[in-house]
Amino acid sequence: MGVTLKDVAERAGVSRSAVSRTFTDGASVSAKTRSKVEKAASELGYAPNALASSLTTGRTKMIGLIANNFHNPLILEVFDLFTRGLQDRGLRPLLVNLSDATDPADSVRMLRQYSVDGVIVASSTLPSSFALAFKAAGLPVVHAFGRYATAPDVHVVGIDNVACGRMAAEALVQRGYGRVAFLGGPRSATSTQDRVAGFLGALAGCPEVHVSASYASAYTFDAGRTEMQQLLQDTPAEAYFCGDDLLAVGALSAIHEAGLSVPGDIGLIGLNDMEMARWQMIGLTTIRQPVAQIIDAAIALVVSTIEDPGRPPETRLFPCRVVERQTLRALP
Amino acid sequence: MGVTLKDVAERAGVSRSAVSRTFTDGASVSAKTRSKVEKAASELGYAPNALASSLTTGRTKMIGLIANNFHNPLILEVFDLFTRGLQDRGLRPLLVNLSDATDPADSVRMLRQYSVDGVIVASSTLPSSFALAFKAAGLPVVHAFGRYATAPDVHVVGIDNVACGRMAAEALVQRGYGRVAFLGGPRSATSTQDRVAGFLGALAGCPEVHVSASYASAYTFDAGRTEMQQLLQDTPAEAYFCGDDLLAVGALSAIHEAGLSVPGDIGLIGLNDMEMARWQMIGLTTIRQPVAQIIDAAIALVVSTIEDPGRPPETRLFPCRVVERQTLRALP
DNA sequence: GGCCGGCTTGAAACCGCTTGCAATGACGGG
DNA sequence: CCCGTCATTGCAAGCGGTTTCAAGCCGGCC
Repeated sequence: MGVTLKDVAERAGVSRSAVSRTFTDGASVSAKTRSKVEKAASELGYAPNALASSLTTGRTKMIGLIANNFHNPLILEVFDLFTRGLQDRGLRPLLVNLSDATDPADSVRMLRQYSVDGVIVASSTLPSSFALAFKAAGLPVVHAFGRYATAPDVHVVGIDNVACGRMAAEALVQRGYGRVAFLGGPRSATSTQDRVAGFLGALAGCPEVHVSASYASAYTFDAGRTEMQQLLQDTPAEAYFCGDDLLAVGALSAIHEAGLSVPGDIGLIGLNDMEMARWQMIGLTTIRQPVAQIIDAAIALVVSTIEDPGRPPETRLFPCRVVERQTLRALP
Repeated sequence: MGVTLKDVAERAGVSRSAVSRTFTDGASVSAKTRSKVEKAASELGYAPNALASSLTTGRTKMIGLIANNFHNPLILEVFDLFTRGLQDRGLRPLLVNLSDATDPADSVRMLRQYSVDGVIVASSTLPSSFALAFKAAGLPVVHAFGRYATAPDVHVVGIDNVACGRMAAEALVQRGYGRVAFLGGPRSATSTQDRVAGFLGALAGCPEVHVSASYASAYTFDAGRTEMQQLLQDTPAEAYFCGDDLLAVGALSAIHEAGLSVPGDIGLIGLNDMEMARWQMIGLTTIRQPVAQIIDAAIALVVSTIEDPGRPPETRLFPCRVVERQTLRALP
């Protein structure tokens, strides 16, 4: 069940080198040998062993794809785009799930053992130290959805979370909300930190707006719901900027359950524009991340870093925009 | 940037074989050499090249994971469980996205080139010919969420879709619905065919119940919504069994938009119990697939088939159950 | 006709690791 | 004290490819 180079060579009556050459482009083979080899190969159903060739070429064409929250619907889009994008370039994704807090060092070792050509970390909650560990191991790495840095240590592709916070603040102010709040994910996530910073920063110039902040324990529906239930015990704000659509939907649920209406009693704006946000019974006003662009850039960046390992770390940020639906009151 | 067996051997002052043996368990090495080798290895930061060893052992410990609908939230659960399950057994998933109808032969070739040890096809919409192609290529393969067969050609793990159709029918009859209908996914999917067969079959014995069927163009929110909008033009049934939760949510949306209520005017029961089904603003009554069990069994099956390639094809089905929420009227 | 240069080709070394085999050495029993 | 046994070890031959190198071949030119 394994037809090899040698088999093809024998059947075609040529040397193994000849066969190898007809399958590596840019190598010098005469049309005649090539056709002999191709005939033999197709008769035998030969396909070169990619792993064996990786031994000498040093390229496996495999890219490690690392994610840690498999429960956020956004990751669906991410996986779809990543796998397709990689496949289009003849690369294969080796998937790593960091859900259960495994030791980062383990995954680094594992990916080195499998000699992936590069690594893409797709997470807005992992610290940058994580991507750095790959870089330290000599692997080209891109942190997608990572934190912006003026002097980055590794490639970062994503959005400007501070600007998103500002954008949310503006959206709320423009609609005349006077008491607003941030409802974020875990404080430890850089995305949370940046979003709240942008949000508060933008509102620092509006003394007439009252602002507060609280944090859910995770980027999940339940956490968002629980947190909003808490908030409803007290005097809630007029509108909330939720650090993630899942949180927003959880909050929405809590508000409905409390017999209040959105946006009548409370306004809500999320972040991500996950697929479900447009479902009519949700109709979440949110800030859209340009996922496709981010992923495309991440792949492009990892590929060019594989080709030129010396390439200095780079940050690529893509603009977000507010998607207006039905959880904020209309603009005046 | 690649420390090899040889480097470790030299530093430890032993032969390459000795080093190799200390890293393969079950090999005979004295405690003394072992410790020398381990010391040298850790000093050098050595990790054996899994791909190189696969050349001689014939095992890569990589499993191909094939999916074709990256937009159904259920796949999130599937990916999470699969990656974790594989990681727990020291295996790695090589992900293949079949979204864009690529030639099956291509993926077979690709997975053979990468010498995966086995393949898991996770899809309820792919024809079984697909899994068969892998088998024909000599690869151990399990079709998860595939169609039940008494004399299967490949391993199948999943649910009894016919029984699910029956279960849905019973749920509707028990609640006294007199005009019911099936709202399925694409006719070409075996899962659709089986579900409708079970549904209609169960109702064949109830002449007092009026039953009909229609099919959405895909397993998506939009398709479900569009199909329900069509149905609402005419006289809709009292309750629908939707072949997938996504369809059900789309239908739910269409019904709301038409100013009707669920379950007041129309009842809805879905299938899958995707994560969003329990969101309060959806509250979908549905039939739950035991995804975790299915995936666990799929992994177990592929692993044992790798160990014993002669193992005859097997079918493992797991029972589903109705999850009662708020889209069907209460039991009398 | 002879010579030069370029395109093809095969032999052989190597990529990093495993493993069969034979040699070595330690150890216990007779 | 000698010998057989057995665990340990190193050598060397692969695993399935790629690639360097030198040799072979061809046509074209003088």
